[in-house]
Amino acid sequence: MGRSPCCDESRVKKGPWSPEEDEILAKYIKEHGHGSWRALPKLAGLNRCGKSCRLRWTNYLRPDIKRGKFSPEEENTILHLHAILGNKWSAIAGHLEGRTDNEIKNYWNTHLKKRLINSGIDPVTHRPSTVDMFSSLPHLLALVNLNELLMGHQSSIEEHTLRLQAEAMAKLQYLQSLTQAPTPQATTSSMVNDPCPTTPSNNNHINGLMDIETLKILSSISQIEDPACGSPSMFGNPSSSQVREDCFSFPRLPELQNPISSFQATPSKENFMKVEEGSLNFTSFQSYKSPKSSSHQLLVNDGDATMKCHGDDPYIITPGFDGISSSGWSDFLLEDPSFSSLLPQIPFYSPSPIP
DNA sequence: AAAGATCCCAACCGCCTAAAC
DNA sequence: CGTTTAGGCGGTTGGGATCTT
Repeated sequence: MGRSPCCDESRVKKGPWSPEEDEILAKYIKEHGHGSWRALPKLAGLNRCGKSCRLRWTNYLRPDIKRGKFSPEEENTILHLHAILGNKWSAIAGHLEGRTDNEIKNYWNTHLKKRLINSGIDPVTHRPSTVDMFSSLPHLLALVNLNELLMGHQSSIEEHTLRLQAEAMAKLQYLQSLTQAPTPQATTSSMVNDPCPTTPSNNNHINGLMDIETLKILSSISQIEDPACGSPSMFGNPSSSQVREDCFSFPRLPELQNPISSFQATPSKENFMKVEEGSLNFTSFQSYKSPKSSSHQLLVNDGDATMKCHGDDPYIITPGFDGISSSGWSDFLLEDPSFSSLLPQIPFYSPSPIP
C-alpha cells in the first residue's frame, strides 16, 4: 500500500531552497495563486516537485507567517491544546495565528516536550511520569525537610520549597491513586501494610512497579511530618490535616468519566482557591498561599496539575499543565465549538471558605 | 583555538483521506 | 463501486549553528 513518491522519477532538485527559487515561487503564487501544486513547478519554471513547493510556501514564504520566538501565551496555548488534542499539529496551529504546524511541531519537540519531561510530566499523557516519581520523591522530600531548617529566613526559598512540597504531595497522591484498592478512601498506611495491592482500577498500569523500593518510599513519607502544616502527613488522613493558615485541604471531589479535564479556578479575595466551574477528574485539591507573597499555588492531588495564580482573572488548567496560565482560556474553550462540544456538563463545586 | 557534542529547524518521507475519474 | 491521485499531515532526519570541553 501507500503511494509512490510524487517526484521519484523526475530529477528534481532537493534540499535547501535558494533565494532565487524563493523569489520565483513567491512571485508566481502572488500572480497566479498556487492552483495545482503538482503542475506549479513546471508553470513557474522551478525544478522542484509540487510537494516541495507547497511545503516551502506554507512553512516559509507565506506572507502571514509570524517569525521569532514563541510568547509565553503561545507556549501555554500549545501546552493546553496538546493536552487535549495530542500531536494534532495542524489543529493546534489553527489556533495560533501566523504559526505553522511544522514550526509548532519543532518547538514542541525541541523545547516544550523536554520541559515537561524535566518537570516529571509525561509529554504524551500530560500526567506525572511514574518512573520520575519514584526517582525524585526522596529528593523532593529531602528538600521539604530542608525547608524546616530554613523556614523564616528566605521567602524565595520557602516558596520554592513549598512548590516542591506540593509537587511531592501531588506525586504521592497520584501513586496512591494508582495503588488504591477499590475502597476509595484507602490510606497510605493501609497500602504499606498490604504489600500486594490489588490491580489499579484506572488506566495507569504500574503492575510490577510496586516493588520494595516503592513501598519503602511510601512508608517513609507516611511517617514524616507535613512541614507546612506542622501535623502528620495529610495523605493518610486528609480530613484531619487543617492547621496552618497557609495550608488548606479540600475534601475529595467527585470523579467524572469525561477524559477531557479542565476546570476554572478563580483566586478569590479570601485565601483559598474557589473552583467556580469546570469538569473535574481529580479527586481532591489543596491550595497553598505563602504568607509572604500574594501568590497562590493550587495543587491537584492526583498530580495532574499545579498552578500559581496572581490577580483575579479566571484560569483554566488542563492535566499536566504546570505554570502560570493566561487569562482568557475559559472564553477560548467555551467559544470554540470544537472544544465546547467536548466539555461535559460542568459540575459546580465551591468549597467552603477556609476559616 | 579547536574538536566534539548538542541543539535546532527546514525539508523530506511515507502514510492517510477524500475527491476525481 | 473500485481505482487513482492530489493534498495534507505527522514522523524523521541532515546539516548548519551553537555550546561545551
